[in-house]
Amino acid sequence: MNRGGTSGTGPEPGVAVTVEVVVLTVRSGRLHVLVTERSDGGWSLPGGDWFPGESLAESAERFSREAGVVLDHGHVEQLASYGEPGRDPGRAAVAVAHVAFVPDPGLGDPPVGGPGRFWPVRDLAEGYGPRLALDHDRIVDHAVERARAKLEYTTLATRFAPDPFTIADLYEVYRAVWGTEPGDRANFARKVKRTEGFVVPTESAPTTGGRGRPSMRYTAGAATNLHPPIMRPAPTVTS
Amino acid sequence: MNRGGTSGTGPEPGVAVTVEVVVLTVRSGRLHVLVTERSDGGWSLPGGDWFPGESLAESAERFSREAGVVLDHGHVEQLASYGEPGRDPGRAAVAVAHVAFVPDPGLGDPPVGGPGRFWPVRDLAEGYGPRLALDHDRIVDHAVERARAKLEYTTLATRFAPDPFTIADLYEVYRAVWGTEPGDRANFARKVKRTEGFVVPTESAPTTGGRGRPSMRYTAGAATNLHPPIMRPAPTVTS
DNA sequence: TCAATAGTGTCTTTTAGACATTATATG
DNA sequence: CATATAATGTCTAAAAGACACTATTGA
Repeated sequence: MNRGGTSGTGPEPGVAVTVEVVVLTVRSGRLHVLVTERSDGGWSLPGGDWFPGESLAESAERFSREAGVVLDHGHVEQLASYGEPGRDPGRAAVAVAHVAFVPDPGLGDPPVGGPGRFWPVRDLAEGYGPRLALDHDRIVDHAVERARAKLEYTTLATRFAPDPFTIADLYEVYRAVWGTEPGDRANFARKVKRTEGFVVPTESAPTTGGRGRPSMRYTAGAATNLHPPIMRPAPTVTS
Repeated sequence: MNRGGTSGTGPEPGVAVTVEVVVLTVRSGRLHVLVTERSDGGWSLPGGDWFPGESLAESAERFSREAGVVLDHGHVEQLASYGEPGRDPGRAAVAVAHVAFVPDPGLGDPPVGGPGRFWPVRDLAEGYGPRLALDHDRIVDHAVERARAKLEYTTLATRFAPDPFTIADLYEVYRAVWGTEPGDRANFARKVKRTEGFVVPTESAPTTGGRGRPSMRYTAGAATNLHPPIMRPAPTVTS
């Protein structure tokens, strides 16, 4: 076995390490993913060659920032690495993919202030939108599934929501990410408020913009995990 | 942004990609991890430089096999990649770590038929055992946490168990991996048997070796996810 | 006033948890 | 027989889910 280091046969020549990031947000009730246009006109996830001086997470944040989205108010975690032979024609490349949850930065519908664009995940999957490079479609699929699972047993849904948010905002996040109704709204609200540390009420008056009774505003609590989880409706059987 | 490929500035020189694998098993009611002795006398996780001709998972299986454990009857999944600057002195190296669940291959207490040894995870953590190279202690920590979480919402506990197994065997797996009692044995058995596709009874007569009523034997069912999950006792608060 | 949204109350069903009881083996 | 282990039954408490009701705004 060759453990490398400064001795041994040394590292394989020509192995590249890239970092990609799947930046997800909820806009207009639909899950969106950040895609960016490359210099050659193609589209891809934000990403590129890793610089060994930075950590992998820092690299993901850098590429997201270059595309126009700062991850300061969001959440970044590593997703998976991809090294199938032939996944990048012309070189041996391992892609370390990340996934990030951010609140909608706004700024109109397409633009985000950089070369990146938020695109509805469903449209991309159905072919309405740019075709992504390499295996980036598959990476997006994995990221979405990760997000769906994370919303079940963590409080990370708050990372998609605006800073003071309403229970209805949270409900919309779950609905957009899961692609299905997270059950009865009343029961949902009760579950959220019963889970200690999930949300904390703000002092600010329950302002309102539209119709109906004004809603209370909350901010994210200190809890990171949900005990018990908020499970999405079972996919028919246990499968 | 540099997406690399055959054009552009090309990959950074001197970037190494290694693959590591945390092979876990349950032996004598305790969670064990496979460690292997290197040529220089140090100990580490099975792993080494990645060969671009193979997939990352294949590489993990190869390194496990070289250490003495074939993963055919187990489960392998990717854990995470590690690229902190300075994690490998002398070179920039990204480690793609994997975690595997295997039934106890037996063959006595230490040996497994190769340079590898199964070591109790708790002993390693408390300093009773070899010191592992680089950041491998942290990788083991992450792998154990992954295993604990996976047992909650997947059927992968069966991958730790012998081929026909008893409900008591499964209970022991949960107890060893979680490091705590998974609740009442009777309720545990009911939960396992109610979850469709988790376990299927075997035709074979319920043979017995020791005292007491002989137990029924089961094999792994087709289900991969548990709906609802089998949750471990909450860590005090929701935190 | 009505319509729309937010929030609360309550009832039923399901599940989890504690614990007793029965079944079947060995010594 | 006593004892050990497996398996089942039962009761209670907690949670989930369905759904009615009240509260508060804008039109």
